[in-house]
Amino acid sequence: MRAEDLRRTRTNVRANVRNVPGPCAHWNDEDADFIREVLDLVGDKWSVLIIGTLADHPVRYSDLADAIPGISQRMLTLTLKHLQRTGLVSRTSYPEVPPRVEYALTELGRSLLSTVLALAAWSADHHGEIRRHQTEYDSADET
Amino acid sequence: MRAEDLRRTRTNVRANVRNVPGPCAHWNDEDADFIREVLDLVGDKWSVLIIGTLADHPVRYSDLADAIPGISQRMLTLTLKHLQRTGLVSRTSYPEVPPRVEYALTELGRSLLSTVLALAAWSADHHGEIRRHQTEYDSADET
DNA sequence: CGGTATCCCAAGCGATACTG
DNA sequence: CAGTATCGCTTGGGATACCG
Repeated sequence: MRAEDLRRTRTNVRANVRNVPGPCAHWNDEDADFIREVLDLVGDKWSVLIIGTLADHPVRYSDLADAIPGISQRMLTLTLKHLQRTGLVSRTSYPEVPPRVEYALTELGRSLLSTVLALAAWSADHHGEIRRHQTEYDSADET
Repeated sequence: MRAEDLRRTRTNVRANVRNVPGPCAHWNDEDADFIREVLDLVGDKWSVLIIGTLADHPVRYSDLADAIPGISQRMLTLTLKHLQRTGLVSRTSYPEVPPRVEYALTELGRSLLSTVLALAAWSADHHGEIRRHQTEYDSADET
């Protein structure tokens, strides 16, 4: 795959948010751009799972595949490349037979992990409340 | 729109992550489910922008549309409904002419906002570093 | 073992037109 | 003003087969 392809995905989406008023109280439009980039990276189907799996120690490709059931080879490779390009994950290949490749969180990746853990904590904390609201909302219009 | 439709989207995706070993060091599979639900909700194109815009005070529908340039009516309505169903946003309609509808963050929504702000801060802090990694990565294979 | 390449369906989302 | 309905493009991502 070309680097060009990797650049196209997830990046040029924000083009249409540029050069506009900027109404949010907590961040300006440029900040909004940044956070959207991070959300695009981390908000996808597999990134967080991979980051979580790499949290404590390097993991090799096939072990990642086993550790994250349901992921396809395609998405594992693709997501790893995105994370690598962003500098969150490092790739080390050992010239052995059979070949061995290990992925690990970089310092940057670890710093993001702590933020993600905060989100995970929020999720766990308020999961029950969210469920309540959902069922309430759903039952409202079926009556 | 039926509640059924709202339930289908973003929810049943996690079906294939169920009942599996659970390899992550920082959360079990159930937690992973929760965080994926939150990421599905917040990781989309407009949710964070809306939450940020509602941060300080209630905003009416048309003002939201103006404040978030580029958003379509369809996505504004749809995203608001999702946020409302989750209990992050409240909707109040005033029976006047012309009609007025105000959206506001709930207590739950405010609690999420602080977590999101942490992510925004991380994004702003490490944006430069991320850019560096990206250009480095991209220039690597064009040589 | 650690990937790539291709095919294809479904979800996400914008544009446009219409309504109470 | 505050939505809803429909259409059609574009992206995400699974399945499968193949390669160094």
